Amino acid sequence: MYRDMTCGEPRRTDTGKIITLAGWVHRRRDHGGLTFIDLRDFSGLMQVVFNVDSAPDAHALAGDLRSEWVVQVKGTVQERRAGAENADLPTGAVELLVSELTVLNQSKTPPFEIEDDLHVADEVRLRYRFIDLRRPRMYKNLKLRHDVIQVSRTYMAANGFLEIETPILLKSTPEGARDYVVPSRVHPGSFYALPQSPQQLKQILMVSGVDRYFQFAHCFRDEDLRADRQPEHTQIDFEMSFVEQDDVLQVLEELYTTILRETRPDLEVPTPFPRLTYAEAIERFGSDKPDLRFGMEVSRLTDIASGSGFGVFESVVASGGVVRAIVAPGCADYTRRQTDGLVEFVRSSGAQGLIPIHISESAGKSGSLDEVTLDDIRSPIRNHVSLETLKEMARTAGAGPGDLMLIIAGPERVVNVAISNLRSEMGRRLELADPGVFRFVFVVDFPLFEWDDDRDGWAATHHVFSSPRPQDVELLDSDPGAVIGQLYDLVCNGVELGSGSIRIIDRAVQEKVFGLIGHSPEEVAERFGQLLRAFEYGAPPHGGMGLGLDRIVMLLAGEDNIREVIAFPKTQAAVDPLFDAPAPITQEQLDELSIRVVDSGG
RNA sequence: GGCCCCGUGGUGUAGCGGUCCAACAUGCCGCCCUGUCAAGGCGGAGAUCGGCAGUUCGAAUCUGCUCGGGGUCGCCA
Repeated sequence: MYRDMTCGEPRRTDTGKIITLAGWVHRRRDHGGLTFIDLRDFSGLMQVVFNVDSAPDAHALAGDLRSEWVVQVKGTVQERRAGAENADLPTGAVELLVSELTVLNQSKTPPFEIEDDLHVADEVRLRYRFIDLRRPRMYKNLKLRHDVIQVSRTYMAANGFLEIETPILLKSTPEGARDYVVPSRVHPGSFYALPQSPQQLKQILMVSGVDRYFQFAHCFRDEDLRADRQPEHTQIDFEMSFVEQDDVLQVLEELYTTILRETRPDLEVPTPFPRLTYAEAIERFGSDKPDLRFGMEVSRLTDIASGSGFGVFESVVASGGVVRAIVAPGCADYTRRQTDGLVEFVRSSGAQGLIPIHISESAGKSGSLDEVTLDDIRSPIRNHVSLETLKEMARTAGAGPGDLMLIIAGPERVVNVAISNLRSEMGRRLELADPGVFRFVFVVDFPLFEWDDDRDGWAATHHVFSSPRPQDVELLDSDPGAVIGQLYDLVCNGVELGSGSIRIIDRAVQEKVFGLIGHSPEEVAERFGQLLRAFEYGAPPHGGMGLGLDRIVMLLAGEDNIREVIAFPKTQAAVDPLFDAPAPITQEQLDELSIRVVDSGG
């Protein structure tokens, strides 16, 4: 062993011990005859002292040390002089008086410093990820991720779930996301596809009688990246036999409360997790993943707007659009500059624009709208809409004197995206969401199908094996859009953590679903043949869930980007700057795979 | 594919038509220093301003294209 202790371990009780430590030179403070080194490893910092009087050789050598050199030091743990303790360090009561110094490895000057409060471009951090990860904050995130995995595994195993690995090299199921594909050498012209999730595999395992399966599954999707999306991510994936929706939700609630209790006991987690139907979530928050830590619910002004006299509103309503609003409490004094910023914000969310209505605080000392006059209102639509209509809008939205109404008009989907993003943004700006609370919510009763304009047909909201509610099976024939599925999402603080469903095991229902989505029997056989074949041999009722591990760790770590909790993530262009992946392969490799690369002409 | 923001010594920023062969902080190098812990003092090196093409008497600064990074809409069953 190169060491007797880690750098973060020595305490006052170790005083007098002769020990050897090893680590990285974090910082050097050279006072001439006396030199201090902060020695760092994963566990913390230890101050080591080189004194020219007590160890002249070591002291001389210490003068050569530079940041990030790897060294081994032997010496005596001693209490620091009175007044020289460092209360900021766990090891701050002691220091190591060095007798011997060994340089284990030298280091180039690092491209950036090892400190938590860092502002370095992501690309530089990723190119030098090995240095980036030396930052205590990054180590802490890696450790937290480890802890979440351990806690989850322990919980799942204790509850009868069997951890089973499934193939990474599998088959393309050309639906949903784009596949990452891998060419087969043995079968020229054929390709494996990396799984977007182990969906069919875990269902087959249920048919196999496994009863309960789980896995930390790597999932691959060749789609554009976001702050919360990487081309490969990890899911806590599970499936259970002989269960109904409530059984699955109960496991979820227990799993997440356990994770929270074990990893962040300081956080408040209201239980039981409330349930919100999809319809209610959209109506109240414009989103199926609302942050329930604050109110600011979205109201609907469509009816009032239709006869308001304001052309934009009227034409939007006439063309089937909606008008929705939120109220920013106490923001009536927002400047033009501030509201322009909000307009810009909603445009970046896809909306055409944003109509603010300021209701002066000085209006109506009673705090009601009754005494509000036109003079109290500031808005671009002030001169187009009657005072009564403006008041009616305010009343419906729940705005009063001192408040700022923010109104968005347009097609329902566009408005919902923009208004819910705006709600989140205002929540952030006004600091309405308590960061110490994790407010989980189950969003349930999703429609089974949604209309796909591109394909001009129905598409599965979740996936094709998700079951309708028993009472909605008849609607498959008469009104597919009204069919509610046994679909559920777990949402926390505005982040979608995962979704799942009870699966279809009834052959007739399954065929209707395929028919509605427009899959031909040939397509069905090609994509889902293996699962359907399995289902012919006795499939138990079952259901499950896929949960984003990266996202929950991100939330627990207090980060706002999953790259911070993934050891080696990719940039927005799906590049790994450390390995420079992806990269061309050699002609020999291409030949072996029977692949010819066509110059794209770029 | 669309939109927005960013790109200046190693790192992070300032400069936004001439006063900039570019400023500040930090890091780096050298010397001094026995109680520091973001050590301190003194001295020094280091960027032709992402790339290309334009506009202009003159471009880090304006325009176009392009490359890279970030955010987002679409997309992500």
